Amino acid sequence: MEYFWKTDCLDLRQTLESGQCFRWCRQDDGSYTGISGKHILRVRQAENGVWFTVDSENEAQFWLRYFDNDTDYASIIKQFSADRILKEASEENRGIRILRQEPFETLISFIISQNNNIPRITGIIGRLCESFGEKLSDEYGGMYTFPSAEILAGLSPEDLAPLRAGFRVRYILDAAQKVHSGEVALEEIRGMSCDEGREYLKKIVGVGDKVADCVLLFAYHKTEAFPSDVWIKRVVAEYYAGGLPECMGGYRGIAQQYLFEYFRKRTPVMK
DNA sequence: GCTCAGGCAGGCT
DNA sequence: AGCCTGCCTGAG
Repeated sequence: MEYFWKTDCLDLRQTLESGQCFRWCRQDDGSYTGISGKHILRVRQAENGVWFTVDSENEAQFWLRYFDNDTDYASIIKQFSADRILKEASEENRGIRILRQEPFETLISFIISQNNNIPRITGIIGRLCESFGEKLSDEYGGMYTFPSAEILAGLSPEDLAPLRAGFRVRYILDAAQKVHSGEVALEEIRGMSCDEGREYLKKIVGVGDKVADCVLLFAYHKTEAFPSDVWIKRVVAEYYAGGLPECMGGYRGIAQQYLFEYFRKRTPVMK
């Protein structure tokens, strides 16, 4: 069935190609296909919203939550207009949303992202899913689930060698083992503050401030998390050396996404 | 050959 | 607490 979601703050390209998710594929007709958990979606952009191709009303509800239907982006963007640069960055990228992704997938994905570039990250994650995930469908060239912590925890570095993830392999295995054993209980993070969650995630080898903040923001929707990567560090050093503007409030993470896109777009050497 | 990619660990002061 | 340096891998 087709389900129409009316929203003026979702641009699929801006959101799905922003580097917060790695499992969406742009089709020739401009639609996107993707998977989260065992849910598969085809979605296409319309003038004032998006069309979901789903099996049931329940599936539509799942995806509404994934795309963060409950957050009022228009009013956040209005709030951001008190800062000149942030105003321009958020208006230009007003179609970006912070997705609510599955925590384990997000954790492993951002461990893989370190000292790496987006095409390679996408490739490694794709091979990980095709090798160790569950094949759900042959549609769209085959859709595979993200492998569970249990499956990954039972693997050796040699098993993961074909991924070509390099030095990150031992981090992936450490994360899978700690999640599987319960030493890191991902669901408990929902009830934690940002600082608590960050320290908790850093028990995993290969997780530092940046990766932890990405997981807090992109999986748990903790919008106070402010992933500080090399790009944002430059932006902060140049424009916000005296501190982040007041108007960011508890939405620093959303501001970060707008600023990241804004400045990345303006930097010539980027693929 | 070289550098760089949305960092981090480990060792040093 | 803050500074180095090396790191798998592949593209430019």
